[in-house]
Amino acid sequence: MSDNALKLFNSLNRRLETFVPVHPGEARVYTCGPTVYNYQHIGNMRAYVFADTLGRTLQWKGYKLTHVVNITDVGHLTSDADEGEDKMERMAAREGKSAWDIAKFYQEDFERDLARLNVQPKQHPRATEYVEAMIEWGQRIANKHCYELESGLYFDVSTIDDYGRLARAVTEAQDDEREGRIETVDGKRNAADFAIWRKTPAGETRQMEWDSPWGRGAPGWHLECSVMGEALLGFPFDIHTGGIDHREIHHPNEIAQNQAYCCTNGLDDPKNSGANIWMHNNFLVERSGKMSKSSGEFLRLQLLIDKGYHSLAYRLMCLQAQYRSELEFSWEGLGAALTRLKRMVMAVETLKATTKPSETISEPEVARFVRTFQDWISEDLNTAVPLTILEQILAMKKVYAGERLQAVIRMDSVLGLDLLNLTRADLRIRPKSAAITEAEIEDALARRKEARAAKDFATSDAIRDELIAAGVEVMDGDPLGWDWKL
RNA sequence: GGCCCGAUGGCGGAGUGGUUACGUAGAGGACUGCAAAUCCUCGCACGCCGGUUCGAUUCCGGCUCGGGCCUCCA
Repeated sequence: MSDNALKLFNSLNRRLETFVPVHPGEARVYTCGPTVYNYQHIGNMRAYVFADTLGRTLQWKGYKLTHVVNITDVGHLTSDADEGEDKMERMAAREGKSAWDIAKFYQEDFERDLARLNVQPKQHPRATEYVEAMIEWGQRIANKHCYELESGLYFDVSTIDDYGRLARAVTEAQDDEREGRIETVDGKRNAADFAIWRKTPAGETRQMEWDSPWGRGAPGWHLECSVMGEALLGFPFDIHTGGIDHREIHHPNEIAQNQAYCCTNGLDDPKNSGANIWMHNNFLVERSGKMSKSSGEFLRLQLLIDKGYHSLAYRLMCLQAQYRSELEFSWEGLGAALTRLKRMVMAVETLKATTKPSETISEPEVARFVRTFQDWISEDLNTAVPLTILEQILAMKKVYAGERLQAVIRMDSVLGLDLLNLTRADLRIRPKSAAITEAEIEDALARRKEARAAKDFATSDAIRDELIAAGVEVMDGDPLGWDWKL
């Protein structure tokens, strides 16, 4: 294990904390996963790139990692906190499929995107597999912390002393004058109270519903993370991550449930939040406004690929910024990341062609780079500076090749850019809009080669102009020969 | 109304009490028939006004502007 400590920003106290594992030598991480009622947009994916980088860093530090990313295949509502249609059911109705099919389809799409971003495999428990456990959980906390209404079982947030600590929210218990904008459900004791169980309205039937002590219905969506986190990682586990929007509602509610659960069982300190460190990544933003699935068209990874951008260019784009900063998305920015990635990959290919990685790193100059890399990563996962260190390693010419390659291997194990396997050719992605085929390009290039050999530059330049017009860039001095012009 | 962020070169984005990363774009050079790709080199910025300080982009206060959350959302 490395000698320099890993410092992480804990949203609970808004401070940098030194990571100390609950179980020596182990790291257990829970990441709030997607609701699989639709495609994920690239902003969603930033959260998983971040979580993956965290996981990789923990492994680099020598911890045995257990990482859970849940799949929410039931439970979210479309509108306000306690009423309205279920997202799954609505999408099922719209697409004429069953809710179960919808969930399966979008989970698979999500996992495909994770793989494209070189996110390491993780455990993906589905909420529907834990409904029984959720009911048990509800039963344990019901007496002391919940009350039943016509619409379901609700959690009374006033039964928790420091509800909303994570969000730094002012609850109505502290401020009755608050201008609450949460839709009121008749009978709710506090505006912030949330559903543990949602009863199916009388006379209706849902595709996804279960029997419970509070009637037939479905679990509230905050419950699943508490239950799966406890079931798979045990309380307390080390780190809980999610998007920054979860810091205000979902995670405070999850924490309240955890505290209620631990308290009821007398197992642990009532202040127990379930996880020691809560981390939140900031949003990917776009000039035209926040990314939103409700806006109809939204940016997804497949669209980037269709336009000719390799998915790992997006990962690199994420890595160029600190996870707690908002990141501005633009096609220009994505293009910049792609160009950068191409140059890095070419440099690694050259290195691989000339040497094999050394077993150890002993050259002081190389070792210093690796150490500096680790120092920056250890400071709350700063990946922007480490990228530049990696590039400095690549730019060192003709010395310590084997050790530099070893350094690249180690650094990329954290960055996850797949630099050792990726080739420059892999990064040449055919845009969907391209009107010319690869065979036609090769043919044109062959004709051009002939013309050049005959010193018929008028013809060769004319062919090149045609290719440029077709969106193809000719690169004579490059082993690849040509690339798509984006 | 409440809570909370941010403001760095054309764009993106680190970081720092004193010499201001880096990427990309741009400029120059090498290479090329010419380009492109690649490599090398170089310019270009710290919102405004005060304060603290020998010295502030960095710390403090105010202002302006922008953004987020409080409602499903990574």
